[in-house]
Amino acid sequence: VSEFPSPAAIQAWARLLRASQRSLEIVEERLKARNLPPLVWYDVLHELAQSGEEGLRPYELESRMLLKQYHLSRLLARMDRAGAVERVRHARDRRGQVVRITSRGRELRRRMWAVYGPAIVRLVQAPLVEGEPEALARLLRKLIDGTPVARDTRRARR
Amino acid sequence: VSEFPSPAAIQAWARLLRASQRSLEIVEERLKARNLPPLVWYDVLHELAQSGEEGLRPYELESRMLLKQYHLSRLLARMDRAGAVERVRHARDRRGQVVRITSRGRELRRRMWAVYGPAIVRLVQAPLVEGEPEALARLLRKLIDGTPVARDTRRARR
DNA sequence: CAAGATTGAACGTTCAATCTTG
DNA sequence: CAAGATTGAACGTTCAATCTTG
Repeated sequence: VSEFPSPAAIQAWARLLRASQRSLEIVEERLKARNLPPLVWYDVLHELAQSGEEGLRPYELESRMLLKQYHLSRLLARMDRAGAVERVRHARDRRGQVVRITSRGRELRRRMWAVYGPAIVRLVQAPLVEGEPEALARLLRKLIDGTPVARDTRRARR
Repeated sequence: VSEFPSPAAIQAWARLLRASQRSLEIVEERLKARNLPPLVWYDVLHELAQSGEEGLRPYELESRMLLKQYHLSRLLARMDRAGAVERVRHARDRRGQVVRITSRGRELRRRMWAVYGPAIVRLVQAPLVEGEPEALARLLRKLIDGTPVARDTRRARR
């Protein structure tokens, strides 16, 4: 196997980037058109809604969503300001906090899904025929699994 | 068909986003580790290298790369400052300009490919077996083709 | 010191306004 | 006015430093 990719691999790569870039743009555009916040808010609200009353620690959200600590810190600050989440000091580990979805956050998530859901239908479901969503998911899974998690580069920078 | 997506469509969507997000992160990280610029520079340099001596108009780059006018304007300013491209007023249409790759830009592109190429091998080629890159490309093409170009929203904003 | 989290400053992106020429 | 392109200001992201508690 060469160090450089085959034409087929390059084509699959180019289309992976193009398909996700275009799809994301369309979803973000539709959310914005209804004065709704960016997609990343949906993911946070979704995780928090799943976690129920206990909420999640920021570092748990980080690992589930593959976000950087500082990124999430600022994102949660914005969501807090908007009343979509609430943050309380953790009772035992006082370095940390617990993040919970608010009722306003649940409502926001509902309104976002009303835009997001139909967009997924149009972008993924409609262009494919029976069995193809499963086939696509299976191939993408190989890429995800075949790709070790990005190594922590902090050590290298120091 | 429901207005809301099937579980299989949601799973394919989630993995599409995750696979591209993770892959992009890894590529950007590797470029940065060698003090090379972001991936978007590679795409610009690639298009310009293809276009040869004539170069390209910024609006041609825009449509090929699906970038916004203002985004490209600032990107080209940075690339110009780095000596990777040169911009000259268009001879006939004096509103516009022509962008060309420089020899420094060609050299930069070569060094980027030395990182980018092997990353594509690892991220796309290595995890798949014979025939699968083609199958993946075929499915992704359906998504791209099934997704009309993002409409121009300028009218709606005015 | 490590883990959990935040923050100032630098940088990149986006919006809306603006500029120049056709 | 339209097309091609840029830009000030607002906003979001990133790096590196910092803060607090275990």
